[in-house]
Amino acid sequence: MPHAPGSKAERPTLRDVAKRAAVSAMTVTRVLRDDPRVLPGTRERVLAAVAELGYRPNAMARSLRLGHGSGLVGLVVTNLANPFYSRLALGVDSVVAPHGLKTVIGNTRQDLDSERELVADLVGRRVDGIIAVPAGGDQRHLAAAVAQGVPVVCASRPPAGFEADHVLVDDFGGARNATDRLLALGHRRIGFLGPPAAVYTSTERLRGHRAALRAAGLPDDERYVRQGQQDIEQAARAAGELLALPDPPTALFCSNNRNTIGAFRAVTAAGGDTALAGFDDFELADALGLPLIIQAYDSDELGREAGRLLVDRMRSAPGGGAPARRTVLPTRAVQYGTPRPAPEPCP
Amino acid sequence: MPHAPGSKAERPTLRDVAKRAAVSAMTVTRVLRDDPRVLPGTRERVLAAVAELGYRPNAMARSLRLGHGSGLVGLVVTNLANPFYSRLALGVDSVVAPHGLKTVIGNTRQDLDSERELVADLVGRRVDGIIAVPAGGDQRHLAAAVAQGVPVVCASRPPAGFEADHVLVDDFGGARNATDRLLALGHRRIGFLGPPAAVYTSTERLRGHRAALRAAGLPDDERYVRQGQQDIEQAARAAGELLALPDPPTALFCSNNRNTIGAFRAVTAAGGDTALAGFDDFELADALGLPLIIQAYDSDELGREAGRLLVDRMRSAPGGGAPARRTVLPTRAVQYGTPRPAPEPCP
DNA sequence: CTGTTAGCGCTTTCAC
DNA sequence: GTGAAAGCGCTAACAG
Repeated sequence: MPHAPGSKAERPTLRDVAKRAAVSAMTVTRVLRDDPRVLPGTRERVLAAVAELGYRPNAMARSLRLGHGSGLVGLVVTNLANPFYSRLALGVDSVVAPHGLKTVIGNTRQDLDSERELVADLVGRRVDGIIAVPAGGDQRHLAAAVAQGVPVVCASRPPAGFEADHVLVDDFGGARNATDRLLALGHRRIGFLGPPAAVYTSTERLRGHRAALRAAGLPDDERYVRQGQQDIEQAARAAGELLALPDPPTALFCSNNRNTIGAFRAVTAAGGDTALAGFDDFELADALGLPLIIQAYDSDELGREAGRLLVDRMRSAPGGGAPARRTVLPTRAVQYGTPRPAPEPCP
Repeated sequence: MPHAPGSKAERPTLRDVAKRAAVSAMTVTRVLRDDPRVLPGTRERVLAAVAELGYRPNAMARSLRLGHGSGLVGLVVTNLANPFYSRLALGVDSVVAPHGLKTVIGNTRQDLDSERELVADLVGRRVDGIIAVPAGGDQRHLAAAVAQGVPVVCASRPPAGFEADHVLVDDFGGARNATDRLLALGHRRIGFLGPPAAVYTSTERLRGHRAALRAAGLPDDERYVRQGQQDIEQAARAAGELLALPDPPTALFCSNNRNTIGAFRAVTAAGGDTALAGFDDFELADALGLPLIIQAYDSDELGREAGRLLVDRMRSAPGGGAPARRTVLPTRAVQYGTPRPAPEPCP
């Protein structure tokens, strides 16, 4: 069915359908909403008109009239290129889609201004809820969204300065466990690599790491801690620096997969036998030909749980009734390859 | 529904702001749209009221009144968990976001029904455009969207049965080049692994592979072709089958990264020295300790270009003026490790 | 400079 | 069983 060029390219409206079926707009609505009290004959005619015109109800107009949201869920993440976040997105979508909700992605590139703008835009679009991985400590824009009545769920990092449902990973416990495993292998000088301290997960994981060291009666040597690496190159450089210390660590604990991969590169390049442990599993981690202790967790599930919390919240009192809920996902340790013990077992 | 006294959960509207600032609704609009002809004093009052109420204009109502779309771009992909698609999504978003457009993701899980439903939903939401990686040969739902006046851009696969802008990768050329490289190493029995034949890219790449074989005067042995593998496990199994043939291939060409990784697993497990070539680059491809020829291309750029085509199209005649455009992205060959020549150079 | 009127596409309410 | 009127929140087009 070709369109006559130059004719009105306007999309058909309810009225167009009504006119074509020789009924009123109301009747068309009724047919579309499966109202039982329409004569079969009328229904037929209406459906025929709908098909002929290729009519699609305007969801915006409908939402406006009905007074509810747009049927959208805003997803605010820092970097969709990281498989971690795309998994999260997928998890969210898999839960909210069955409820007729679509997911709008917002990539903030770790930029707080972008995040603010994005959240304001989402609120303006009347999203039914927001799932966010807050980039920084300043979350007033999220607090504002909550104040405006938009349900917010924080994923991977907790809300700061306001109440909201959130899903976290057991960052502290997982990190402590990873470092404990290195300690059990006899390592006594263990380096730490991670993204900037402003990133909640990194700080928590560093806390866990330090707790393990302290429990083992080891000093907390600042020289072995490198925070701030956002990508693989930076991580490799930082790891290289640690390995070049006069008294280099015999093992490294990396608080996210970017840093683990960077450390892997540095260790490989140095040709040494530094042991590696990391947080976040990643594809091909088992194929690197280097032993690796990984604290893994299900990032899909992180998204799904965030989606569940959001849907629950949307359904309950819009006035923000129930108290905020928190879910903490466990991690599990995975050992790839044969563990590397410390080079010289302490006497 | 009892109305809670004092705590009206309703979001403030333009009128609320107007009332509070003691002006008319129109004036508030003008202030918000930066109309120069409002008295500074009035503007102040209005802005104050806006701030006090935390007012956010309702984008849906605005779009409805203005008669234009929702400011959304629909992105239809088969599997966001594949880094390829998340990169694509990121590329799209990076281009459309600066135009004030948000990206709505639609994950179809390779299901044609989901795709149909999704596209219909997006059209109903009055998205300003759709970027799709069509799952199958039946694309009538996309054709319908185009007929309704929604600009559609196909990414990675061409439109079938209708006209639309699209961005492709040089599947044929890249595949032929990869197989040529294996041939140059002396390989004469080369296996092919890929996703189902219904996937356009796979079929094109198989064509390229066969063209290279034919040009080298080699037979096109069906036993060496395995199509249908969607994930790494299936690919590993298929690769294992090829390697177990009485006269096994000495090299494998894999038409996407899932199959390359699967083949890598199988070759490693078999302990043989089968040579590998693949389409699509992937993280850590260089760290597998196995030589690998990869036809790489920029999946971000694929998304960006799709975004550009879409934005261009949206700006030009809404009546579908200009003829459909096509962009083909080049691939480049990357060699990881030292090439593996064929075991016994033909005499 | 500011206000009034009308209506985007849809649906609720109340007639017929 | 069906229709007419009114209005969701916003803004173009005209007053004033």
